[in-house]
Amino acid sequence: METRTRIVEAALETLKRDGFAGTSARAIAAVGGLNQALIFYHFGGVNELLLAALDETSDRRMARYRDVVDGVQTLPELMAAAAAVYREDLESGHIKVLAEMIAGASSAPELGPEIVRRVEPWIDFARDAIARVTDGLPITVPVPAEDAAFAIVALFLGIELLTHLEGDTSRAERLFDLGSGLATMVALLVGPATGPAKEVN
Amino acid sequence: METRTRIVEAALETLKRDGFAGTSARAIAAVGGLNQALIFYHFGGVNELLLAALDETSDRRMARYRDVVDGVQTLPELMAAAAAVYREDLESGHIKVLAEMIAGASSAPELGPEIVRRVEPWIDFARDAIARVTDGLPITVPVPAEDAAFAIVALFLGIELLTHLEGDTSRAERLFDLGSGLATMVALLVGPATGPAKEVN
DNA sequence: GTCTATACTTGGATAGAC
DNA sequence: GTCTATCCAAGTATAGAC
Repeated sequence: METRTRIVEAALETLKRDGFAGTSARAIAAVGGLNQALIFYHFGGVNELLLAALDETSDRRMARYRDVVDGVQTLPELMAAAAAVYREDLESGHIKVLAEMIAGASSAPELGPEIVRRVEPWIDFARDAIARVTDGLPITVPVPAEDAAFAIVALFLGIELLTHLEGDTSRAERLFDLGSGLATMVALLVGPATGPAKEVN
Repeated sequence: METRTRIVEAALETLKRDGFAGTSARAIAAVGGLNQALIFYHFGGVNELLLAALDETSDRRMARYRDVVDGVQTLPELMAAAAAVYREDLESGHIKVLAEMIAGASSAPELGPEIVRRVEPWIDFARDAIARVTDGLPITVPVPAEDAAFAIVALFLGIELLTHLEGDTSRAERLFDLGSGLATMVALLVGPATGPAKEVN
């Protein structure tokens, strides 16, 4: 395994375990069994490494989200897909890393714009997915996809913060079950023809 | 102004501006124009001070939320009230402080349980407010107040993270306008008699 | 209760040997 | 490209004068 990769993996691991405030060059090196000087040789500094790590997890998860979500055409399917991938995220720690980086940006303002650039694709992705399934509905949804997408990303970040704080995923799980149930309900009410309610009709 | 109070205010100010990672004893002292040693004399350590600061902002905001929300009986009123107080929060920075403390807890595990104890009252408060207005509706809402409350608190935290990151409150504003509109719609649809739709009926 | 001084630790960063 | 050694800045914490 290449050194650059090992450093990035160690950085991700440290961000997940110790948060932004606990992710020092020395801590990362210890986690990865690496020499601390390598971080500066390969990345120039800790913040640059953290951005590279964010890129890595973001790309990885985005590919996975596309796999799961791109085929989806109905609201209940989208909810089910979102719940499934988010469960993976809680384990993979991707959103934890994102949340820590966003919170940490306050102490290193130069990170702000860089992180913004890495968050926007996620809001765009959510917007497109939402637009796709709501376009399929026989009614006009009174929530612009753009706003719904912002809310969903915010909600995911907040759930991650609370779930990790409480060390308990049960509330998040219940929320996703609830969402799936609601989406199915909505689909049944407004447009059985395009939803999974096809069997019912 | 008493020293303890000045230290707490400086700690809040620093948390808002520089985040958890940037909130050192020295930084707090500089912000408050205080001697750094006073923090240890009065609070024993930085983390203890931060918890005291969280108590302070939490108590202050909780009193305000109670003022605004306790009289509310309908869903649209609750949405309007929530939007109004949350706008204050974005300015007062209360939720910013909370989000930073939660994110920072990963680097100081002993903070975790203490912060949990300070977050729970907010979920309970939201649950009670939601339960009150949904009990007034003529239909049974398919979302347990407990789950809705968890989602709302998570959403607030996430919106704060994104809003502060982007340095732009417009998306949050639009979301609250949207929420108010939706709540009014729901009230009109399911139960004009108990909502502000009284005039319409 | 407050300030100065200081001890000690941790973190970012680099020079230079290998 | 990697490791050792090291410098310097920043952080926590305390002792002791005032």
